[in-house]
Amino acid sequence: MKRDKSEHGKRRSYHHGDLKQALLEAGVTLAREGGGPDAVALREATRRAGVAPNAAYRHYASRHDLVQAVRSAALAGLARAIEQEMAGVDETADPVRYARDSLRAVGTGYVKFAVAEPGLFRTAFTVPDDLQGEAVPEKAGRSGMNPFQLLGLALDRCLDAGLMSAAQRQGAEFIAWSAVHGLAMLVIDGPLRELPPEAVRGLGQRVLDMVEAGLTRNL
Amino acid sequence: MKRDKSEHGKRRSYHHGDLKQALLEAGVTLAREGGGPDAVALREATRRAGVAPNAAYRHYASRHDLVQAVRSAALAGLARAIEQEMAGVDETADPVRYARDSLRAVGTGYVKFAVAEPGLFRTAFTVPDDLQGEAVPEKAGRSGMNPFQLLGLALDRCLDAGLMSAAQRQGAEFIAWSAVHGLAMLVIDGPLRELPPEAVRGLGQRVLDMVEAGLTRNL
DNA sequence: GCGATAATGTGTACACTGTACACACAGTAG
DNA sequence: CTACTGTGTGTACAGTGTACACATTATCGC
Repeated sequence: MKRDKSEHGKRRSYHHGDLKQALLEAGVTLAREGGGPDAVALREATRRAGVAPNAAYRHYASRHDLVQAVRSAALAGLARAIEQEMAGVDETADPVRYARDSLRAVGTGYVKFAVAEPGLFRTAFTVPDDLQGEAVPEKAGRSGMNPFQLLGLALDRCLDAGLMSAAQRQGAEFIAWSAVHGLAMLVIDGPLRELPPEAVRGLGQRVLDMVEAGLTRNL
Repeated sequence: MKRDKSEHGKRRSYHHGDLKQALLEAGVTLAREGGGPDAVALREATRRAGVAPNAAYRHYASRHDLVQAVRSAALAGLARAIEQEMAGVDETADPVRYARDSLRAVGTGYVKFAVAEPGLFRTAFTVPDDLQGEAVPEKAGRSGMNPFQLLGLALDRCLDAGLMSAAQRQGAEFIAWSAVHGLAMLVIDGPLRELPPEAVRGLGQRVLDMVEAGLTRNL
C-alpha cells in the first residue's frame, strides 16, 4: 500500500496498488453507462484506471474474464436489491401472509433492479458462461445468498406455510423465475419499455398474481 | 438480373445483382452460427458475399442497420415456428379446448424455436431498437402476423371461448409473454441449459399451466 | 444509338478493439 | 545484496466499423 494515486486519475508510483478492483469498477461503470456487456472494453477500463492496456492481463485472462467479473458484481447488486425488498416484509404477520409477501418481494426487487440498472441487469444475464461456480460470494448480497438462492428461500417459506405441496415446490424456482425474468426483459428491452413506472408496477403485480395462482395451492 | 455468380462464391460481373439479400443471409448465418447478434460482422458478411467491405453501405446504413434486418428475419422465423405449432391444433374440438390448445401452441412454438435456434432467438430479443414499425411483413410469418400478434390471436380465442373476462384479456399478452419468454431465456442461457429436452418440455408444460391458471377464469 | 445521370461496387485510410511478446520496474526471500 | 516473482509498459498485429474519393455499370431522355 504505497502508491500515491493523488485521487485525480493520475498515479505517481509504478504500481497501481489495487488495479484489479479499479478495472472491475471501471467495467461496472462501462456496463452501466453503456447499457450492457458490449460496452465493457478492456482498453477503456485500463484507460480509466490510468494504466497501459496490457496491464489488465495481469489480473484478467481476457476481456471475457473481465466481463464475467462485472457479471458477478451485477448479480450481487441484484441480490442486494432483492434483500432490500425482503427486509421490508413484516415477519410478525401470519405465516401465509409472510410467505406470500416474501415471494412478492423477490419479484418486486428483481424488476426494480432491472429498471434501475438495465445495463447491469443485461450484463448479469446476457452472458452465457461456465455454468459452474454460481454460488460464490462475488455473486451474493449481504446475506451471502445469490438471487437464485433468495428466491428459493421465499419459496421455502411458501412451502412451510402450507401454501404449496412438496411436489409443487419441486422446480418452482424455475417457474417463478421465468415469469419475473420475462417481465423484466419486456420492460427494459421489449415492447414495454417507455411504459410509465406505475404501469410497470401494475403489470408486475399481475405477473406475481399469476405466479401465486399457478404455483401455490389455492386456499 | 445479369450477373453471373457461377454459384461458387465468385462472381464475374461488377455488380452483384442481389447484394442486399446476400448480406442479410450471411448475417443470419453469422448470427445463427456465432450464437447471437455480436457475431454478425459487416466485413465478414461482405466477405461471404464476395464483395468489398464498403459495398454493404449501399444497402445498410451501418452495422446496426444490418443487425436489425437480421433481427426482423429472426422474428419472422419465430413467427413461422409458432404458426407451425398452431397449425397442429384441432379446430373442430370444442371452443374451450381449441382456445386452450391455441395458447399452448404459441408457448410451445416459442420455446421450440429458442432451443432450435438460440443464436437467432437472442438476436431477435437482445437488440433494443426503434420501438416503432414492429408490425411489418419482414417480421411476420406466412400468416402475415408477427409473434406478438399470434399470441394476441390465441388470447382472443380464449376470450371468445369464455375462458377469460374482458378485463383479464386487457394486457394479457404481456403476462403470458413474460412467462414464456423468461422460460426460453433460462433454457438457452440460464441455469437450465443442458437440461434434457424432455425436462424442458415438462417445465414448459408447468409454465403453461401457470399461465392458464393465472390468466383465465377457473372453470 | 448516345450521352447524362443515378446506382452500385472498389480502394485507401483512420480510429478503435483484443491480445501476443519482449522488456522495465518494484517488492520480497534467500 | 542478489535472485526471483509480481506487476505495469511498449511495440506490434489482426480484426472491426466507417468516412471519403473513385470506378464501373444500369437506366433514362433524347
